[in-house]
Amino acid sequence: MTIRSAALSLWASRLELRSRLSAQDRAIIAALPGRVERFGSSQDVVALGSRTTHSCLVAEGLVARFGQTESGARQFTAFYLPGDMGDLHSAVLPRVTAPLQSALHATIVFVPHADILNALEQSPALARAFWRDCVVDAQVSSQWMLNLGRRTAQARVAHLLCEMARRYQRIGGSVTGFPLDFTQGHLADATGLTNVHVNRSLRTLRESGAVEVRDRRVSVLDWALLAQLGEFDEEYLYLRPEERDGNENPHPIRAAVDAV
Amino acid sequence: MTIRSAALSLWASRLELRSRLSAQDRAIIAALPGRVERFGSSQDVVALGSRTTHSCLVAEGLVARFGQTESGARQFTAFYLPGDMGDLHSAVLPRVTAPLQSALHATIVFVPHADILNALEQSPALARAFWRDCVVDAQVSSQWMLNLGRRTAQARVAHLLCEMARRYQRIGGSVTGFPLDFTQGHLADATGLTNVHVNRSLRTLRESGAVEVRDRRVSVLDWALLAQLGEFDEEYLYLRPEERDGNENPHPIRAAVDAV
DNA sequence: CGCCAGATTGAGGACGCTCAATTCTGGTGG
DNA sequence: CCACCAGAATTGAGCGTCCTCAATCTGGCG
Repeated sequence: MTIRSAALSLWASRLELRSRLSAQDRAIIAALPGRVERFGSSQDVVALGSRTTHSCLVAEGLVARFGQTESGARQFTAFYLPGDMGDLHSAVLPRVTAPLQSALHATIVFVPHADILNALEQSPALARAFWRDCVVDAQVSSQWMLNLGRRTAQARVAHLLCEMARRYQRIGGSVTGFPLDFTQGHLADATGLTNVHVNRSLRTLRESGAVEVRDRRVSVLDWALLAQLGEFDEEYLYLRPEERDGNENPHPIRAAVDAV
Repeated sequence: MTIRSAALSLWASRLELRSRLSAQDRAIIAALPGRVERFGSSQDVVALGSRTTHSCLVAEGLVARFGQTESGARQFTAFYLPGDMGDLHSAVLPRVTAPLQSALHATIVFVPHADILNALEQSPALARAFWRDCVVDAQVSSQWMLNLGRRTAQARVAHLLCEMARRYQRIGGSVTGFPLDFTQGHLADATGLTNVHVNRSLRTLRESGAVEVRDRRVSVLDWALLAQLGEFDEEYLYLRPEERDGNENPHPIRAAVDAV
């Protein structure tokens, strides 16, 4: 199993959380070509201002999207784990408004837009699945905004850790322990805090017995407590496959009411 | 011209900023059915937890998407002006993760998902345009996150005002003066501040001679200054139609380099 | 005229920031 | 094996932005 096919397979499983794919759809995805590239610490994966011709699928490590103020302060706007297609949207809107950077290390599969566009022309179901994939990312963004604008430092950190826990769980991790391939500084840039204050928030969380972060790993000691401190409700992550067909089968009562 | 067709026309012109539409595509959009409904102050347009069967197109007024903490604090995550389809994405992902509410007043055209889905099945170009529309909203979200996480109160307010100015300009407003159909409290919930502090930030902005907000209207006195104070770079809004075909015509040099 | 929502202003407090020093860790070369 | 180093984590002290609470003012409306 090559790195490329492993990453594509992870991504396909992500798509299948929200869309039913035929065997042929899966075959199309598995056949997507891609150039593999490795990145070290804080390297540009997709630079600002460029116009891309490839979308980047994370195979290993962690990639972050970010924006920067004029004074240089950085704000992460999304994290991409293995199996996430960081800028699938660039296939339809190739101008780069927000750059992508590796955290500590990452392996990326660059998939040509031409092949992605070709895939969605072959299969309307895939086109739908791709769109949905972008929509889910947007809903995650909404939660991040709530986090940034209206939660205390401790809650922000706790919420982000909960999100990462669930997302790592999907790709084979455990909720009680998962890798955290970035520094407290990265955590700060994701939560709109400073590294110093993230450190203090983590200490508070540790002392409350909810979670422990050491050696690039997160150990969740009390999931219920952590989720409560972070006000975490995972609905927005759409990780429950049983609901993926809601669209094709609207709620009968609701539909009846609407028909009036 | 009915309210419905006026709103659909505004929306079509928004789509055409980023996608080339055929006469037939435009006809499909113009023919979309929709139930018109009026909303007063702070009313639910789309409630949390529901499963929608319609997407809502703003015809008049202002609609906001938001999230809430357990303590009840509210954070707006997007504003929708006339001509914006607030939850186009719900056509492919109908579960409501973040509710929509009118600000002071709004008129909405509810377009059935069935008709939207039918439209995109008839025209791949429309499918592409719809997807792009969602992607642009996501890029706006990125900027809001940067605003929330890393800018001072004054800059946050200035940035938001700049964004609103440009977006109103697109639909027939003037950059130097446009309506602001919401209170300082709404502005606070969009910038992650309190109404008190928004008031003070607005005062500072007024005293600096950049902008004045009175009687539900914004008067921009010095656009360059306001844009500078808000670190506003409008690239992310994708308001320049001349770039809409970038995807079909990738930059030749870049493409050549990539082919290696 | 009273009422109400919103805007405005004041005073005090707290959360998170800045600056800076120290410790810890893993990796590297002598 | 140890010294050394850079990056990261940790802790302390002081400060500032923004919040909280509260009062006053304004304009629209019944």
